[in-house]
Amino acid sequence: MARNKHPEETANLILDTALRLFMEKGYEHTSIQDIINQLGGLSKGAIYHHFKSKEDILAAVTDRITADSNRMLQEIRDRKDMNGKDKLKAIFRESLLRPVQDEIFTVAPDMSSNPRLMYSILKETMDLTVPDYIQPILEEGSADGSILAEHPKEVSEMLMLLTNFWLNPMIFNSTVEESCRKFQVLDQVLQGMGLDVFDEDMKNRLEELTQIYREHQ
Amino acid sequence: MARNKHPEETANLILDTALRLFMEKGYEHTSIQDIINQLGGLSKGAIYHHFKSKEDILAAVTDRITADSNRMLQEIRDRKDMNGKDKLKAIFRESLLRPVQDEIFTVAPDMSSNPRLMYSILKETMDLTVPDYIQPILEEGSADGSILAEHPKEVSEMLMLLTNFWLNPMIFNSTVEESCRKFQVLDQVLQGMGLDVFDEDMKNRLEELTQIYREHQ
DNA sequence: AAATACATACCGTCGTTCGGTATGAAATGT
DNA sequence: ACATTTCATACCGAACGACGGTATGTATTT
Repeated sequence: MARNKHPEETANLILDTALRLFMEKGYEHTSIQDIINQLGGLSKGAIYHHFKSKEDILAAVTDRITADSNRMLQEIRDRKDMNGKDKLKAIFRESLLRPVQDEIFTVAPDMSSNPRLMYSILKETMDLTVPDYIQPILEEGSADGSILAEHPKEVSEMLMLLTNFWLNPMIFNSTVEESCRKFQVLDQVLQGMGLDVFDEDMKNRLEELTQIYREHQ
Repeated sequence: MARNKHPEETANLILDTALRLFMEKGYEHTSIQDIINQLGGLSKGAIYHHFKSKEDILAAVTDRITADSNRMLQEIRDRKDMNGKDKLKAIFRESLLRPVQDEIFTVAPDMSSNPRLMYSILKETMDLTVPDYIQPILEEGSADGSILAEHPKEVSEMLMLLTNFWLNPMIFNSTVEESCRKFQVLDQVLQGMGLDVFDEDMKNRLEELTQIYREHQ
Protein backbone atom coordinates (compact mmCIF):
# COMPACT_ATOMS: atom_id res chain seq x y z
CA MET A 1 0.00 0.00 0.00
CA ALA A 2 1.11 3.51 -0.75
CA ARG A 3 2.75 5.46 1.98
CA ASN A 4 0.40 7.64 3.98
CA LYS A 5 1.17 11.32 4.45
CA HIS A 6 -0.58 11.19 7.80
CA PRO A 7 0.79 8.11 9.52
CA GLU A 8 -1.48 8.55 12.55
CA GLU A 9 -4.36 7.66 10.27
CA THR A 10 -2.71 4.35 9.55
CA ALA A 11 -2.09 3.73 13.23
CA ASN A 12 -5.72 4.52 13.97
CA LEU A 13 -6.87 2.21 11.21
CA ILE A 14 -4.83 -0.57 12.75
CA LEU A 15 -6.33 0.12 16.17
CA ASP A 16 -9.87 0.23 14.75
CA THR A 17 -9.41 -3.15 13.13
CA ALA A 18 -7.64 -4.63 16.12
CA LEU A 19 -10.34 -3.50 18.54
CA ARG A 20 -13.06 -4.93 16.34
CA LEU A 21 -11.31 -8.28 16.11
CA PHE A 22 -10.36 -8.36 19.79
CA MET A 23 -14.02 -7.88 20.65
CA GLU A 24 -15.31 -10.35 18.07
CA LYS A 25 -12.83 -13.19 18.55
CA GLY A 26 -11.00 -12.31 21.74
CA TYR A 27 -7.46 -11.06 22.10
CA GLU A 28 -5.80 -14.43 22.22
CA HIS A 29 -7.64 -15.82 19.23
CA THR A 30 -6.85 -12.81 17.07
CA SER A 31 -3.57 -13.19 15.19
CA ILE A 32 -1.52 -10.40 13.67
CA GLN A 33 -2.29 -12.01 10.34
CA ASP A 34 -6.02 -11.71 11.07
CA ILE A 35 -5.55 -7.98 11.57
CA ILE A 36 -3.55 -7.69 8.35
CA ASN A 37 -6.17 -9.59 6.37
CA GLN A 38 -8.93 -7.26 7.55
CA LEU A 39 -6.80 -4.20 6.99
CA GLY A 40 -6.85 -4.16 3.19
CA GLY A 41 -3.43 -3.87 1.65
CA LEU A 42 -1.39 -3.10 4.72
CA SER A 43 1.39 -5.45 5.69
CA LYS A 44 3.06 -6.87 8.75
CA GLY A 45 5.87 -4.37 8.41
CA ALA A 46 3.37 -1.53 8.70
CA ILE A 47 1.96 -2.90 11.92
CA TYR A 48 5.33 -3.48 13.49
CA HIS A 49 6.42 -0.04 12.36
CA HIS A 50 3.62 1.58 14.34
CA PHE A 51 3.46 -0.85 17.27
CA LYS A 52 6.21 -2.79 18.84
CA SER A 53 4.22 -5.89 19.77
CA LYS A 54 0.78 -7.43 19.92
CA GLU A 55 0.61 -6.53 23.60
CA ASP A 56 1.42 -2.96 22.64
CA ILE A 57 -1.59 -2.93 20.33
CA LEU A 58 -3.78 -4.14 23.18
CA ALA A 59 -2.47 -1.37 25.43
CA ALA A 60 -3.11 1.25 22.75
CA VAL A 61 -6.59 -0.12 22.15
CA THR A 62 -7.56 0.06 25.81
CA ASP A 63 -5.97 3.49 26.03
CA ARG A 64 -8.26 4.74 23.30
CA ILE A 65 -11.31 3.20 24.93
CA THR A 66 -10.66 4.80 28.29
CA ALA A 67 -9.35 8.09 26.87
CA ASP A 68 -12.80 8.90 25.56
CA SER A 69 -14.42 8.11 28.88
CA ASN A 70 -11.73 10.04 30.75
CA ARG A 71 -12.48 13.25 28.85
CA MET A 72 -15.98 13.15 30.30
CA LEU A 73 -14.66 12.36 33.76
CA GLN A 74 -12.24 15.26 33.61
CA GLU A 75 -14.95 17.69 32.60
CA ILE A 76 -17.12 16.73 35.56
CA ARG A 77 -14.21 16.60 37.98
CA ASP A 78 -13.15 20.16 37.13
CA ARG A 79 -16.57 21.79 37.40
CA LYS A 80 -16.87 24.48 40.02
CA ASP A 81 -20.64 24.47 40.42
CA MET A 82 -21.07 21.05 42.02
CA ASN A 83 -20.10 19.45 45.27
CA GLY A 84 -18.39 16.07 45.48
CA LYS A 85 -21.47 13.92 45.76
CA ASP A 86 -23.20 15.60 42.83
CA LYS A 87 -20.10 15.06 40.71
CA LEU A 88 -20.06 11.40 41.62
CA LYS A 89 -23.69 11.08 40.69
CA ALA A 90 -23.09 12.95 37.44
CA ILE A 91 -20.31 10.56 36.57
CA PHE A 92 -22.47 7.47 37.00
CA ARG A 93 -25.32 9.11 35.09
CA GLU A 94 -23.10 10.07 32.19
CA SER A 95 -21.33 6.71 32.09
CA LEU A 96 -24.63 4.96 31.65
CA LEU A 97 -26.62 7.45 29.63
CA ARG A 98 -24.11 8.50 26.96
CA PRO A 99 -25.23 7.13 23.61
CA VAL A 100 -21.81 5.65 22.80
CA GLN A 101 -22.76 2.80 25.11
CA ASP A 102 -25.46 1.61 22.71
CA GLU A 103 -22.80 1.10 20.10
CA ILE A 104 -20.51 -0.79 22.45
CA PHE A 105 -23.29 -3.01 23.78
CA THR A 106 -24.52 -3.68 20.25
CA VAL A 107 -21.17 -4.99 19.11
CA ALA A 108 -21.59 -7.08 22.24
CA PRO A 109 -18.13 -8.41 22.95
CA ASP A 110 -18.33 -11.44 25.19
CA MET A 111 -15.86 -10.20 27.74
CA SER A 112 -16.46 -13.23 29.91
CA SER A 113 -14.40 -15.24 27.44
CA ASN A 114 -11.90 -12.50 26.78
CA PRO A 115 -9.83 -12.27 29.95
CA ARG A 116 -6.99 -10.31 28.42
CA LEU A 117 -9.11 -7.42 27.18
CA MET A 118 -11.17 -7.49 30.37
CA TYR A 119 -8.09 -7.40 32.55
CA SER A 120 -6.50 -4.65 30.50
CA ILE A 121 -9.52 -2.39 30.92
CA LEU A 122 -9.80 -3.20 34.63
CA LYS A 123 -6.15 -2.36 35.13
CA GLU A 124 -6.49 0.96 33.31
CA THR A 125 -9.48 1.76 35.50
CA MET A 126 -7.62 0.98 38.72
CA ASP A 127 -4.33 2.60 37.74
CA LEU A 128 -5.67 5.68 35.99
CA THR A 129 -9.37 6.39 36.40
CA VAL A 130 -9.39 5.79 40.16
CA PRO A 131 -6.44 7.99 41.22
CA ASP A 132 -7.00 10.72 38.58
CA TYR A 133 -10.75 11.15 38.73
CA ILE A 134 -12.74 9.16 41.28
CA GLN A 135 -10.47 9.57 44.27
CA PRO A 136 -10.12 13.38 43.85
CA ILE A 137 -13.88 13.71 43.66
CA LEU A 138 -14.31 11.66 46.83
CA GLU A 139 -11.72 13.81 48.54
CA GLU A 140 -13.52 16.93 47.40
CA GLY A 141 -16.75 15.48 48.74
CA SER A 142 -15.04 14.75 52.02
CA ALA A 143 -13.82 18.32 52.22
CA ASP A 144 -17.13 19.95 51.34
CA GLY A 145 -19.02 17.60 53.64
CA SER A 146 -21.22 16.02 50.98
CA ILE A 147 -19.49 12.64 51.28
CA LEU A 148 -18.18 10.74 54.28
CA ALA A 149 -15.29 8.60 53.14
CA GLU A 150 -12.48 7.93 55.55
CA HIS A 151 -10.33 6.12 53.00
CA PRO A 152 -11.00 7.70 49.60
CA LYS A 153 -8.61 5.53 47.62
CA GLU A 154 -10.04 2.26 48.84
CA VAL A 155 -13.63 3.45 48.53
CA SER A 156 -12.95 4.61 44.96
CA GLU A 157 -11.47 1.27 44.02
CA MET A 158 -14.42 -0.56 45.47
CA LEU A 159 -16.88 1.75 43.75
CA MET A 160 -15.30 1.23 40.34
CA LEU A 161 -14.97 -2.52 40.85
CA LEU A 162 -18.65 -2.80 41.68
CA THR A 163 -20.08 -0.39 39.12
CA ASN A 164 -17.76 -0.79 36.13
CA PHE A 165 -16.97 -4.45 36.58
CA TRP A 166 -19.57 -6.34 38.56
CA LEU A 167 -22.53 -4.36 37.26
CA ASN A 168 -21.36 -4.67 33.64
CA PRO A 169 -23.55 -7.26 31.92
CA MET A 170 -20.88 -7.83 29.26
CA ILE A 171 -18.43 -9.03 31.85
CA PHE A 172 -20.66 -11.13 34.09
CA ASN A 173 -23.05 -12.12 31.32
CA SER A 174 -26.06 -10.96 33.32
CA THR A 175 -29.67 -11.35 32.30
CA VAL A 176 -31.94 -8.32 32.51
CA GLU A 177 -33.34 -9.61 35.81
CA GLU A 178 -29.89 -10.17 37.28
CA SER A 179 -28.79 -6.69 36.23
CA CYS A 180 -31.87 -5.32 37.92
CA ARG A 181 -31.23 -7.15 41.18
CA LYS A 182 -27.54 -6.22 41.15
CA PHE A 183 -28.54 -2.60 40.74
CA GLN A 184 -30.89 -2.85 43.72
CA VAL A 185 -28.31 -4.54 45.94
CA LEU A 186 -25.63 -2.06 44.95
CA ASP A 187 -27.95 0.87 45.50
CA GLN A 188 -28.62 -0.29 49.05
CA VAL A 189 -24.93 -0.76 49.74
CA LEU A 190 -24.13 2.70 48.43
CA GLN A 191 -26.90 4.27 50.46
CA GLY A 192 -25.46 2.52 53.51
CA MET A 193 -22.24 4.41 52.77
CA GLY A 194 -24.11 7.68 52.48
CA LEU A 195 -23.82 7.60 48.69
CA ASP A 196 -27.32 7.83 47.29
CA VAL A 197 -26.12 8.35 43.73
CA PHE A 198 -28.35 5.94 41.84
CA ASP A 199 -31.79 6.87 40.55
CA GLU A 200 -34.64 5.40 38.54
CA ASP A 201 -33.29 6.73 35.23
CA MET A 202 -30.07 4.83 35.68
CA LYS A 203 -31.89 1.65 36.56
CA ASN A 204 -33.99 1.85 33.42
CA ARG A 205 -30.97 2.65 31.31
CA LEU A 206 -29.04 -0.31 32.73
CA GLU A 207 -31.99 -2.54 31.90
CA GLU A 208 -32.05 -1.15 28.39
CA LEU A 209 -28.34 -1.70 27.87
CA THR A 210 -28.54 -5.23 29.21
CA GLN A 211 -31.41 -5.85 26.85
CA ILE A 212 -29.41 -4.54 23.90
CA TYR A 213 -26.47 -6.67 24.89
CA ARG A 214 -28.46 -9.87 25.20
CA GLU A 215 -30.30 -9.30 21.95
CA HIS A 216 -26.98 -9.23 20.17
CA GLN A 217 -25.93 -12.41 21.98
CA MET B 1 10.15 -42.94 31.23
CA ALA B 2 8.68 -46.24 32.34
CA ARG B 3 4.98 -46.67 32.34
CA ASN B 4 3.31 -45.81 35.63
CA LYS B 5 0.94 -48.32 37.21
CA HIS B 6 -0.98 -45.46 38.76
CA PRO B 7 -1.53 -42.97 35.94
CA GLU B 8 -3.22 -40.47 38.24
CA GLU B 9 0.15 -39.97 39.89
CA THR B 10 1.58 -38.92 36.56
CA ALA B 11 -1.33 -36.58 35.95
CA ASN B 12 -0.85 -35.09 39.40
CA LEU B 13 2.85 -34.67 38.77
CA ILE B 14 2.07 -32.77 35.61
CA LEU B 15 -0.43 -30.58 37.48
CA ASP B 16 2.05 -29.92 40.30
CA THR B 17 4.69 -28.80 37.85
CA ALA B 18 2.26 -26.81 35.74
CA LEU B 19 0.85 -24.95 38.76
CA ARG B 20 4.33 -24.08 39.97
CA LEU B 21 5.33 -22.72 36.57
CA PHE B 22 2.02 -20.92 36.01
CA MET B 23 2.53 -19.12 39.31
CA GLU B 24 6.22 -18.42 38.75
CA LYS B 25 6.14 -17.30 35.13
CA GLY B 26 2.46 -16.82 34.36
CA TYR B 27 0.24 -19.05 32.25
CA GLU B 28 1.01 -17.40 28.94
CA HIS B 29 4.75 -17.41 29.45
CA THR B 30 4.84 -21.07 30.39
CA SER B 31 5.25 -23.36 27.40
CA ILE B 32 4.44 -27.04 27.28
CA GLN B 33 8.14 -27.57 26.74
CA ASP B 34 8.85 -25.71 29.99
CA ILE B 35 6.61 -28.15 31.82
CA ILE B 36 8.32 -31.13 30.16
CA ASN B 37 11.78 -29.84 31.04
CA GLN B 38 10.84 -29.52 34.72
CA LEU B 39 9.11 -32.87 34.73
CA GLY B 40 12.15 -35.11 34.48
CA GLY B 41 11.90 -37.71 31.76
CA LEU B 42 8.28 -37.34 30.77
CA SER B 43 7.50 -36.45 27.18
CA LYS B 44 5.13 -34.26 25.24
CA GLY B 45 3.10 -37.29 24.29
CA ALA B 46 2.57 -38.13 27.95
CA ILE B 47 1.16 -34.69 28.66
CA TYR B 48 -1.21 -34.82 25.71
CA HIS B 49 -2.27 -38.29 26.74
CA HIS B 50 -3.46 -37.02 30.10
CA PHE B 51 -4.69 -33.59 29.05
CA LYS B 52 -6.20 -32.54 25.78
CA SER B 53 -4.75 -29.03 25.66
CA LYS B 54 -2.83 -26.41 27.59
CA GLU B 55 -6.14 -24.77 28.50
CA ASP B 56 -7.28 -28.11 29.86
CA ILE B 57 -4.26 -28.17 32.15
CA LEU B 58 -5.15 -24.70 33.40
CA ALA B 59 -8.70 -25.82 34.12
CA ALA B 60 -7.46 -28.90 35.98
CA VAL B 61 -5.01 -26.80 37.95
CA THR B 62 -7.68 -24.34 39.10
CA ASP B 63 -10.00 -27.24 39.84
CA ARG B 64 -7.47 -28.67 42.24
CA ILE B 65 -6.90 -25.32 43.91
CA THR B 66 -10.59 -24.70 44.56
CA ALA B 67 -11.43 -28.33 45.36
CA ASP B 68 -9.40 -28.11 48.54
CA SER B 69 -11.11 -24.91 49.58
CA ASN B 70 -14.51 -26.31 48.67
CA ARG B 71 -14.13 -29.24 51.03
CA MET B 72 -13.89 -26.78 53.89
CA LEU B 73 -16.87 -24.81 52.59
CA GLN B 74 -18.97 -27.94 52.34
CA GLU B 75 -18.18 -28.96 55.90
CA ILE B 76 -19.30 -25.61 57.26
CA ARG B 77 -22.34 -25.40 55.00
CA ASP B 78 -23.64 -28.77 56.19
CA ARG B 79 -23.26 -28.20 59.92
CA LYS B 80 -26.46 -28.39 61.92
CA ASP B 81 -25.32 -26.45 65.00
CA MET B 82 -24.95 -23.00 63.41
CA ASN B 83 -27.21 -20.42 61.89
CA GLY B 84 -26.52 -18.77 58.54
CA LYS B 85 -24.62 -15.79 59.76
CA ASP B 86 -22.33 -17.87 61.97
CA LYS B 87 -21.58 -20.13 59.02
CA LEU B 88 -20.69 -17.14 56.89
CA LYS B 89 -18.40 -15.84 59.59
CA ALA B 90 -16.86 -19.30 59.98
CA ILE B 91 -16.14 -19.42 56.27
CA PHE B 92 -14.30 -16.11 56.23
CA ARG B 93 -12.39 -17.07 59.37
CA GLU B 94 -11.33 -20.41 57.98
CA SER B 95 -10.43 -18.99 54.56
CA LEU B 96 -8.01 -16.59 56.17
CA LEU B 97 -6.72 -18.58 59.12
CA ARG B 98 -6.00 -21.96 57.54
CA PRO B 99 -2.24 -22.51 57.43
CA VAL B 100 -2.26 -23.51 53.76
CA GLN B 101 -2.50 -19.81 53.00
CA ASP B 102 1.03 -19.20 54.33
CA GLU B 103 2.35 -21.58 51.72
CA ILE B 104 0.39 -19.95 48.91
CA PHE B 105 1.38 -16.44 49.91
CA THR B 106 5.02 -17.53 50.31
CA VAL B 107 5.22 -18.81 46.76
CA ALA B 108 3.78 -15.37 46.04
CA PRO B 109 2.47 -15.63 42.54
CA ASP B 110 2.09 -12.17 41.05
CA MET B 111 -1.48 -12.58 39.94
CA SER B 112 -1.61 -8.99 38.79
CA SER B 113 0.50 -9.99 35.79
CA ASN B 114 -1.20 -13.35 35.33
CA PRO B 115 -4.66 -12.54 34.01
CA ARG B 116 -5.40 -16.03 32.76
CA LEU B 117 -4.86 -17.78 36.09
CA MET B 118 -6.61 -14.94 37.90
CA TYR B 119 -9.61 -15.09 35.61
CA SER B 120 -9.78 -18.87 35.80
CA ILE B 121 -9.96 -18.80 39.60
CA LEU B 122 -12.49 -15.95 39.59
CA LYS B 123 -14.68 -17.85 37.17
CA GLU B 124 -14.56 -21.02 39.27
CA THR B 125 -15.54 -18.95 42.29
CA MET B 126 -18.51 -17.36 40.53
CA ASP B 127 -19.71 -20.48 38.76
CA LEU B 128 -19.16 -23.00 41.54
CA THR B 129 -18.38 -21.60 44.96
CA VAL B 130 -21.14 -18.98 44.88
CA PRO B 131 -24.11 -21.15 43.86
CA ASP B 132 -22.98 -24.28 45.74
CA TYR B 133 -21.85 -22.82 49.03
CA ILE B 134 -22.26 -19.09 49.64
CA GLN B 135 -25.74 -18.61 48.23
CA PRO B 136 -27.23 -21.61 50.15
CA ILE B 137 -25.77 -20.27 53.37
CA LEU B 138 -27.24 -16.83 52.72
CA GLU B 139 -30.59 -18.43 52.01
CA GLU B 140 -30.36 -20.41 55.21
CA GLY B 141 -29.54 -17.20 57.05
CA SER B 142 -32.52 -15.53 55.45
CA ALA B 143 -34.76 -18.40 56.58
CA ASP B 144 -33.50 -18.54 60.17
CA GLY B 145 -33.58 -14.76 60.45
CA SER B 146 -29.87 -14.26 61.13
CA ILE B 147 -29.28 -12.57 57.75
CA LEU B 148 -31.35 -10.10 55.80
CA ALA B 149 -30.62 -10.60 52.12
CA GLU B 150 -33.33 -10.01 49.61
CA HIS B 151 -31.30 -11.22 46.65
CA PRO B 152 -29.00 -13.98 47.90
CA LYS B 153 -27.37 -14.75 44.57
CA GLU B 154 -26.34 -11.18 43.90
CA VAL B 155 -25.22 -10.58 47.47
CA SER B 156 -23.14 -13.76 47.36
CA GLU B 157 -21.46 -12.71 44.16
CA MET B 158 -20.67 -9.30 45.54
CA LEU B 159 -19.37 -10.78 48.77
CA MET B 160 -17.00 -13.13 46.98
CA LEU B 161 -15.85 -10.45 44.56
CA LEU B 162 -14.97 -8.14 47.42
CA THR B 163 -13.43 -10.64 49.82
CA ASN B 164 -11.73 -13.15 47.52
CA PHE B 165 -10.76 -10.77 44.76
CA TRP B 166 -10.52 -7.17 45.88
CA LEU B 167 -9.19 -7.96 49.34
CA ASN B 168 -6.60 -10.39 47.99
CA PRO B 169 -3.22 -8.68 48.12
CA MET B 170 -1.84 -11.05 45.49
CA ILE B 171 -4.34 -9.79 42.95
CA PHE B 172 -4.35 -6.07 43.66
CA ASN B 173 -0.74 -5.97 44.85
CA SER B 174 -1.72 -4.24 48.07
CA THR B 175 0.66 -2.95 50.68
CA VAL B 176 0.04 -3.86 54.33
CA GLU B 177 -1.51 -0.43 54.91
CA GLU B 178 -3.79 -0.73 51.89
CA SER B 179 -4.91 -4.19 52.98
CA CYS B 180 -5.69 -2.76 56.36
CA ARG B 181 -7.75 0.11 54.97
CA LYS B 182 -9.57 -2.17 52.55
CA PHE B 183 -10.47 -4.41 55.45
CA GLN B 184 -11.86 -1.46 57.38
CA VAL B 185 -13.89 -0.15 54.46
CA LEU B 186 -15.23 -3.59 53.68
CA ASP B 187 -16.07 -4.22 57.32
CA GLN B 188 -18.19 -1.06 57.41
CA VAL B 189 -19.96 -1.98 54.20
CA LEU B 190 -20.74 -5.45 55.50
CA GLN B 191 -22.01 -4.07 58.79
CA GLY B 192 -24.25 -1.76 56.79
CA MET B 193 -25.73 -4.89 55.27
CA GLY B 194 -26.24 -6.45 58.68
CA LEU B 195 -23.26 -8.74 58.15
CA ASP B 196 -20.86 -8.17 61.02
CA VAL B 197 -18.70 -11.14 60.12
CA PHE B 198 -15.22 -9.63 60.39
CA ASP B 199 -13.27 -9.48 63.64
CA GLU B 200 -9.88 -8.38 64.95
CA ASP B 201 -8.32 -11.84 64.43
CA MET B 202 -9.11 -11.72 60.74
CA LYS B 203 -7.69 -8.25 60.39
CA ASN B 204 -4.42 -9.28 62.00
CA ARG B 205 -4.25 -12.39 59.92
CA LEU B 206 -4.83 -10.44 56.70
CA GLU B 207 -2.03 -8.08 57.70
CA GLU B 208 0.20 -11.07 58.36
CA LEU B 209 -0.56 -12.67 55.01
CA THR B 210 0.00 -9.40 53.18
CA GLN B 211 3.31 -9.08 55.00
CA ILE B 212 4.32 -12.60 53.97
CA TYR B 213 3.33 -11.89 50.39
CA ARG B 214 5.28 -8.68 50.14
CA GLU B 215 8.37 -10.16 51.77
CA HIS B 216 8.46 -12.74 49.02
CA GLN B 217 8.08 -10.04 46.38
C1' DA C 1 20.68 13.22 2.30
C1' DA C 2 18.19 11.80 6.23
C1' DA C 3 14.22 10.10 8.10
C1' DT C 4 10.09 7.88 7.69
C1' DA C 5 6.31 4.61 5.97
C1' DC C 6 5.76 0.70 4.44
C1' DA C 7 6.75 -4.35 1.96
C1' DT C 8 8.69 -8.99 2.01
C1' DA C 9 11.23 -12.79 3.17
C1' DC C 10 12.49 -15.21 6.89
C1' DC C 11 13.36 -17.08 11.89
C1' DG C 12 12.60 -19.58 16.11
C1' DT C 13 9.06 -21.15 19.06
C1' DC C 14 4.74 -22.46 20.08
C1' DG C 15 0.65 -25.76 20.79
C1' DT C 16 -0.94 -29.75 18.79
C1' DT C 17 -1.06 -34.13 16.07
C1' DC C 18 0.01 -38.64 15.07
C1' DG C 19 2.22 -43.05 14.00
C1' DG C 20 4.34 -45.90 16.81
C1' DT C 21 6.13 -48.83 21.04
C1' DA C 22 5.91 -50.83 25.60
C1' DT C 23 3.18 -52.79 29.24
C1' DG C 24 0.02 -55.28 31.76
C1' DA C 25 -4.49 -57.09 32.88
C1' DA C 26 -8.31 -59.66 31.31
C1' DA C 27 -10.07 -63.14 28.18
C1' DT C 28 -9.34 -67.34 26.03
C1' DG C 29 -7.45 -71.71 25.04
C1' DT C 30 -5.20 -76.06 26.52
C1' DA D 1 -3.27 -74.75 36.41
C1' DC D 2 -0.66 -72.57 33.09
C1' DA D 3 0.16 -70.60 28.38
C1' DT D 4 -1.42 -67.65 24.82
C1' DT D 5 -3.84 -64.05 22.78
C1' DT D 6 -6.27 -59.72 22.92
C1' DC D 7 -6.73 -55.14 23.79
C1' DA D 8 -6.86 -50.90 26.24
C1' DT D 9 -3.65 -47.83 28.11
C1' DA D 10 0.85 -45.20 29.21
C1' DC D 11 4.11 -43.06 26.92
C1' DC D 12 7.52 -41.56 23.06
C1' DG D 13 9.26 -38.18 19.71
C1' DA D 14 9.30 -36.55 15.05
C1' DA D 15 6.81 -33.55 12.38
C1' DC D 16 3.37 -29.78 11.28
C1' DG D 17 1.27 -25.50 10.63
C1' DA D 18 0.54 -21.22 12.66
C1' DC D 19 2.18 -17.85 15.42
C1' DG D 20 4.73 -13.44 17.07
C1' DG D 21 8.57 -11.07 15.84
C1' DT D 22 12.83 -9.38 13.02
C1' DA D 23 16.00 -8.05 9.29
C1' DT D 24 16.45 -5.91 5.31
C1' DG D 25 15.06 -3.62 1.36
C1' DT D 26 12.46 0.16 -1.15
C1' DA D 27 9.86 4.04 -2.06
C1' DT D 28 8.25 8.44 -0.47
C1' DT D 29 8.44 12.60 2.24
C1' DT D 30 11.06 16.25 4.58
